[in-house]
Amino acid sequence: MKLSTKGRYGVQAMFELALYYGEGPISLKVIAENEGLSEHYLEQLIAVLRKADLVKSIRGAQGGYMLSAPPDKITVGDVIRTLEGSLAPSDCVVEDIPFECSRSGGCPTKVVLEKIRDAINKVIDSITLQDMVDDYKKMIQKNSYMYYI
Amino acid sequence: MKLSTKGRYGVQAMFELALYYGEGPISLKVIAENEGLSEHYLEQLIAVLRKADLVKSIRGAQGGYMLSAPPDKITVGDVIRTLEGSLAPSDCVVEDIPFECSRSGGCPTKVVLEKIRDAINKVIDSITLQDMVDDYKKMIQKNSYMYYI
DNA sequence: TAGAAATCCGAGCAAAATAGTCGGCATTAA
DNA sequence: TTAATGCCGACTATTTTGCTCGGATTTCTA
Repeated sequence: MKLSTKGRYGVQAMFELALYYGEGPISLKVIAENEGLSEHYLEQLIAVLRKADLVKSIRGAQGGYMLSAPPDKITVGDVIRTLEGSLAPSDCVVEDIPFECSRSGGCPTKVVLEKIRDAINKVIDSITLQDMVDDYKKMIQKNSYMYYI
Repeated sequence: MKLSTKGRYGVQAMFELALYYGEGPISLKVIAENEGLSEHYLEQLIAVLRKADLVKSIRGAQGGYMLSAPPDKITVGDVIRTLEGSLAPSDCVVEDIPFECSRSGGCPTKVVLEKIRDAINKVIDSITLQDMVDDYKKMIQKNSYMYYI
């Protein structure tokens, strides 16, 4: 039940964009360096986010990426689902288009899986990028006496 | 973020054992048939559950498996974690022994991952096999007018 | 106008995980 | 004694993951 790196790196990258929201485009190079990720790999992920209209790009020198909406309008769920698809723990409980197993109607395991799915969705849909930025800034202040990477 | 079949089949098998708890050993063949699973594959999974002392086995003809504790003492979390390991969505937030990434202290993504982890754990640790059995029996009654597989 | 800095695009690929299958031995009830 | 059943280890095909690589295109800036 691990999130793949797609989802995790995607959230990390979107957090960076949220941090610099309103300050013009940020290049992939900067994002990758700040978060310690492969630039080439991030490229693939951000292409998906761009097609889903979560980020905008500006080509050419001094170009880069920016959020296409304010950080408080984009949730972690938007990002993760765009990159990983539904977070349903099984195909039989994917929202709207569940793959029907033979005993779909009366399967007690399905009930369990639905509860897991709903719990995950509730969490990721309730956290916005702005929440992450706020948390981060609060933490930096709190720990300003120590050396932070 | 899918549960592998290990976890799902494991829960299905344990549900079967819960359904027949107190009625002597149930053979893998029966479990596999009832749930529509491969008997050989289930064998591997139940071996893990046996080593974790969640089920007991009786060898030889008329042998089989049974829960080693009453269904209300075994949670879905016990079963899934035994078969899949921690349900933390990333290695950096595995309970007790997280794999430390470079920015572990101040990583805002980690906070998100911890919340997902906790939400999942809360759900699976709150559902016992007895709960599944109760749900199932209630549902059968409710739908007794229709033909159920 | 040249060149550097970016994004964009598609192909390829090694390693790991997944989801099993298969064959045979050991045990025990009938 | 035989059939039913659990126990065990090896093997494997397929899919997913997590990238890398090369090059084309766009655009800012000097």
